[in-house]
Amino acid sequence: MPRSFLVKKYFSNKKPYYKESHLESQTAFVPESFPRAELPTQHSSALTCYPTKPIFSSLDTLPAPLSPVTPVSSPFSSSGEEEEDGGRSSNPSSPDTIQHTYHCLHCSKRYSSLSALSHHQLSHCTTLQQTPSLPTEASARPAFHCKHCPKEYTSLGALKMHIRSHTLPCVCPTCGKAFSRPWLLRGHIRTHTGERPFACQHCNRAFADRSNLRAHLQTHSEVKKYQCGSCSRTFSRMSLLHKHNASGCCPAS
DNA sequence: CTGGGGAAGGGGCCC
DNA sequence: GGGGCCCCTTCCCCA
Repeated sequence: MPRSFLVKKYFSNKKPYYKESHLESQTAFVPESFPRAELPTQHSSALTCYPTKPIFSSLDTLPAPLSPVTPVSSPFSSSGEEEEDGGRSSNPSSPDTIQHTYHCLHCSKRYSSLSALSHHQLSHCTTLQQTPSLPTEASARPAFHCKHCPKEYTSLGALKMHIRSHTLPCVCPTCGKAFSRPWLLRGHIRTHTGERPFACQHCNRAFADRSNLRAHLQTHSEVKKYQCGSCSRTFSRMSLLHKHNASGCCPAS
């Protein structure tokens, strides 16, 4: 079953590309084999971006980054577009190679900065993907199609946001893992720093993620949030309820 | 096998 | 319109 109810349902027959196992299968995810980024060539325009502002105060406590990262010109806000495997997952551009030119995959134009290329490539996406399905019939709303998957959106903003899940422009400076949004990267970096800002008031546990704290709080509750419709048993997580149902407690449901 | 923790994903909302 | 944050959800792993 695909993670979540989102885009990847179209690929339910295979592992989602962003799965960590998939990422690790490509990179081993160990410092020695840390995926040095590729040159942004025509075959692999690994578009990556690094924080241009110190959003992670805890970065100062990072245990010796694997390599010093020179921030490139593209901030998080620069939602780029690239080839399918380009900057995806943990195969980002090497910070050591950022001085190279960036090629557009669609028209072979060259750009000296990542942000410029990202901006340019996005124009390809919006024009190429929107035009074929402009409303000509009953539909009064334009459809913005993602070129990477069958997903479509009714607004360009939504499409741009979605495209980030393909381009993964936010790269961890410590391990090189790529994420679609800055706050995802922020949460990931906590796995490096050990920062756990969300503390449980009932015990001494702390969590790096608020949602995980919320799930944990359920364990302190006698009556859990998720209840089986048949046996009235409650569970702290929906996934546990689903497991419970799948195990046969509620064959009718 | 079950429950819980950790990590990560996207949509929605607000500024 | 874009960015940040919140929320919900899922999957993997481990005890």
